[in-house]
Formats: sequence, structure tokens, C-alpha cells
Amino acid sequence: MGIRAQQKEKTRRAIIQAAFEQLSAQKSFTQLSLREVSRQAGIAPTSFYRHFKDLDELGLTLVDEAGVMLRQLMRQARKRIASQGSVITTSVQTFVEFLQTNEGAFRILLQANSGTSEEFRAAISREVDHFIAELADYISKSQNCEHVFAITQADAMVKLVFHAGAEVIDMSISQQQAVAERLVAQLRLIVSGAKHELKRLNPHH
Amino acid sequence: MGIRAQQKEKTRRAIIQAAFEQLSAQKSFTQLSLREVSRQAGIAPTSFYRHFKDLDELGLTLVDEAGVMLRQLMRQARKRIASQGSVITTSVQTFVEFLQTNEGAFRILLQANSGTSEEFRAAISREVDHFIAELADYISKSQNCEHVFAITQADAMVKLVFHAGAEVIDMSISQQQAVAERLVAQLRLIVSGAKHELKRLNPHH
DNA sequence: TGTACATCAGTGAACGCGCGTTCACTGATGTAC
DNA sequence: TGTACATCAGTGAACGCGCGTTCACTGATGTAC
Repeated sequence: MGIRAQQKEKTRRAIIQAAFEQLSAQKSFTQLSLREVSRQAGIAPTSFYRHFKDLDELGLTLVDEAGVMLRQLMRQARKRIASQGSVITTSVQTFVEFLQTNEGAFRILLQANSGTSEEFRAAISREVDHFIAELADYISKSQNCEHVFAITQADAMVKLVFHAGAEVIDMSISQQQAVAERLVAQLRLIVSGAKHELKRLNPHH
Repeated sequence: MGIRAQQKEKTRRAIIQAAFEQLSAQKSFTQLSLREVSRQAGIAPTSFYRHFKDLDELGLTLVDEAGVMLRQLMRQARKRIASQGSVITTSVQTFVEFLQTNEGAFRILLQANSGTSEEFRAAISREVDHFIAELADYISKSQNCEHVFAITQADAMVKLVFHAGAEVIDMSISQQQAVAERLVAQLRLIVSGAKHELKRLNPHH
């Protein structure tokens, strides 16, 4: 890669990073401004257009990046589960750690999808659904249950996890602990309920 | 109430209604503009100030109004449950009906709390927590279980319901049906899991 | 009931501001020979 | 290696726009006597 391409890539990263950094409880994606992001990225507002057609295109890029991180999270959690067991607590713990490391990335997915273009919302749904589908796969294998039943569980679990994530991200550590514990209890309820239901439907186990 | 006070109240209602009407999947509360709301309410932008200090104050009013509607929803659901039984499906059905009747009101609560003032988010939390507390009360009575355990269940259920509501509100009726069914299955999982856990902890029942 | 004054919801003009976007330009990097 | 030209990331000036907010005002409604 030539010097010019390297520099361009560096600027592109600066824009993306600036956008992630601007996301907070007080400022959601829809409230980002091209000028403000450019300012923080250290470029003139007009330079923004050398990298993205508009803010919406940047938004889709942010969602993609966040998706990549989600997949890293999954891989990491799987690795830890394999070595430690205790699926639920390990997963929740891994998730909380990731929240802290990749705050901006998760805000894009957790925060309001509202007030954005249909395309943007679809992109977020895609990432979340992908996450749900992977979890459902895991569940249907380990419980040897129907796909729909696995999806029902996975959907509930992921939504509770993400919702808790959205709460946790702006909390003090002590409050985080309480939410994490409640989340673990809730996930256990679902797992326990699923076992119960399965037995009821397939008594020959 | 004099003519002047009546007219003032009427204008105030017009502002609130205009704000609710402007909320949609594409436009969240943070994206409302004082001028646009005033335009739709049929008044000059400057008249807005005769009723609200600023948009934030209007926002808090909208949250209050939505809270009132939530409480109506609860009363209605209770009444129906008493006469029909089948707690879960009745509740979900009641909720879906309410979503359609009070769309704007629910968007305020369901949509992104993000990108707003701390006060605004606190007001929304208050309404939702109140809803959760009422449900937890009901649960702890009917299951004769510990308060924390009831809260865990209620929190999970309300969050799943609200999340499903946020999905449903912009869907065609056929898609709504699928989400509603999945939601019912998820709530059943939680109830079933709770029963299971209770038995495990209190075998002398 | 009639009159004189006070209140105050609603208004139009005007303001300064940050925004997204366009344009022609610069000068370092890349390429062809 | 050296030269002449092409590319293109980054720029500063300029634009029109909708915004929130202020101000002095109007005229219907309310009040006191």
C-alpha cells in the first residue's frame, strides 16, 4: 500500500474512532454532526466527503465494525466456556468486559435504533439477529431441541443481555454488579423453564 | 374555568398531541423541533413558550402522559384477566391493542431513551420501574415467593414485552402475530422456569 | 349594568448559530517514459 | 535515475437553511368599582 493510501486509511480510522467516541448516554448516533465528528477527527468538514458519502454511510460502517466486535465477543466467550464451564456466568462476565472495552461500538447496537433510516435499523437488526441465530444454534445442539424453540430462548436471552448492557454501560461498578446478578438469575430462569418444557413435551428422556 | 383558561388548555393539548404525532420510527423525541411541533399544533413558534419552558419540559410532560396510559393498560389487563383467566395471552393481547391506540405515547417509553437529558431518562425509568414493581407485586402474591425473585421475573417479562412492543409497532399485522406468539412463548418459559426454581428451593409444597 | 384598567395567550420581526454541502484550489504522492 | 504529467486527499471560503430564543406588540378576556 502506497503512502497516500496509508494516510487515507489512517484518516478514515480517525473519523470512525471520533464517531464512536462521541457516542454517549447524552448523544446518540442521530445527534452526531458531520462537522463535529470531523473536528474531533482533526480534519476539515469538507474532507469527510473523501471517505463517506454522508453520515448515514458512516453509520452503516459503524454498525459493521460493531458487528465484527460482537463476533469477537462470541468467540472469546466460547473459548472461556470450553475451559471453565458455567455457561451463563462466564458469558455475562465476558459481555460486561467487552462493554467496557468497546463502549462506542456497543452503543451503536444497544442504543436507540430509533430516529434513523430504515437501512440503518435493518443493518442493526441483521447484526443482532445473527448473534441470536448463533446462540440458537448452540442451544438447539446442546438441548437437542427444535429450532423454533431454540430461537425463542436465544431471542429472549440476547434481548435481556443487550438490555442489561444498555443499562450497565452508564453505571457505577457497584450498580453494574447488581444488574449482572439479576441478569444471570433471569437467564437461569429461561434455561430452567426450557428444560422443564422440554421434559413436559418429550417425557421419554 | 374561564374562557381564557379553556383556550390555553386546548392549545396545550394541541402541542402535546402534535408532539406525539410526530414521533415515528424515523423520528425520535430528540429529533423533535420546537418550530415543527408548533407548526403542527397550529401556533407560532413563540407561543410555545407560553406553555413549556423548552422542549425538555414538554418531554417530561409526554413521559407523564405515557405513564398515565401505562396505568390504564394495567387496569384494563387486570380486569380482563379476572374475567377470562389465561394471564399471559390476555396481557399480551391487551398490550398490543394499546400499542395501536396510543402509538405516540408508547414510542416515548419504548424508543431510545438515549440522547436525552439525565432527567428525561430518569423519568422514563421511573415509569417503567413502576410498571415492573406492580407486576412484581402481583407475581409475589400469586406465587407466594420472595420479593427479589418476583422482581427478577417481572423485570425480565416487562423488558421482553416492551422490546417486542418496539418491534411490533412498525410491523404489518401478520408479522405482529409472529412476534406476539414468540413473546407469549418466552413469557411462558419464564413462568415455567420460576415454578421449577421455586419447587427446587421449597420442596415442602 | 357599565366603565376603566389589568392580565396574558398569541404574534411577527429579527437575531445569531451550527449545520450540510458546493466549489475551485493546493501540493504531496504516484506513474510513465 | 530524472523529468513531466496525472491523481487525489485535504482545504478554506461561501452558500442557504432551519433552528431556538428575544422582544415589543395586540387584542380578547378578566376584574374592580
